[in-house]
Amino acid sequence: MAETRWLDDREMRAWNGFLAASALVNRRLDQQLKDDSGLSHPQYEILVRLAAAPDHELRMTELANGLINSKSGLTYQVTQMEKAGLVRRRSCPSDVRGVFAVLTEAGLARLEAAAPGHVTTVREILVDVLTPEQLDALAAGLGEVSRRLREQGA
Amino acid sequence: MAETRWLDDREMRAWNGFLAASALVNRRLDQQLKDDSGLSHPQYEILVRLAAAPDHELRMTELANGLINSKSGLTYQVTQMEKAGLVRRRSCPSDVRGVFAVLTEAGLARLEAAAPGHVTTVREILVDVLTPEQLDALAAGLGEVSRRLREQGA
DNA sequence: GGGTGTCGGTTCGAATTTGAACAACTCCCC
DNA sequence: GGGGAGTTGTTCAAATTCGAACCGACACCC
Repeated sequence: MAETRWLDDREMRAWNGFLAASALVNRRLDQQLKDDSGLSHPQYEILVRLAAAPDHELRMTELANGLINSKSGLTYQVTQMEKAGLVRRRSCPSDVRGVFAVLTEAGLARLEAAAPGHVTTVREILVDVLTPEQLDALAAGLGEVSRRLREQGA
Repeated sequence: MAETRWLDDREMRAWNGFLAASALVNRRLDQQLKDDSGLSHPQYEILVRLAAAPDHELRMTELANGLINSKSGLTYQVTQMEKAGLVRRRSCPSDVRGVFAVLTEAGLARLEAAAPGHVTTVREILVDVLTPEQLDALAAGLGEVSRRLREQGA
């Protein structure tokens, strides 16, 4: 096949920065959430997406597609959160197979309690560290990256 | 306490883009590596770092600090890779407690076989998707983010 | 020398994640 | 109606992850 096009210096720095930041940010976030609110990062994401959804409910599949988990991983997390009373399952009337995950009062309360600390951390470790130009470059560049991966992966 | 400074639109887009890209890129990478070379992403990272080190060996602690794993996670991975013959342990002469992980011939060969496919994927999903300006913004911005997390975490 | 504190790595158990296999169901086209 | 074919969500076993506890050295200080 064609010669491999190795990464030059600039590309290498960007790639390494991305990889390192990705790992470190995720770790830090997980820790802050767990310490302050007893939620894992995946669980927090689920709460956010449910809270943003109409009627505070989403189909399992939609929730899984968001990202993060495989289907089975989602099943597991929702089960955990159901035990904790943050979420409730409701079967879909029009399709017997379908299952909605519904945010409970307690779930919403838990999210609202966790959000301020979470946002503060996000600013601290990433948003407030970047210049406005860098923020825009991230939004545009990584947005495009995600878009491609999403449709390609489908 | 002070009011929470929520994220505005621009900040939100950057943050979401980062989170999504982080998750999707990692997933994709892991999959490509596993399919093409039977290596997990953590294992690949370990090989890369050992190959770059003088004498192809590093102390366990240094390897763990790089990033990625907790100490125990590293122990696990090195054990796996040792079974697979990619790496070998050598105890440190000057400090009985210390352990070096040493890259083997087979390990190096495995890395060299995996590298081209890996780099190609990295280009495909990230590097070649970004403009040169975005690459520089990523390198600078996320580099700074990582640096802070590293020293702060220490 | 004899504490005392810290370091480097491993071990342990518990939690989480994944992919593959599965069962139940919907859809579509004949 | 009657098959496939594709979906949906769960279950299962296996792999991986983490943190806390641990053990054996080092280091230092008196």
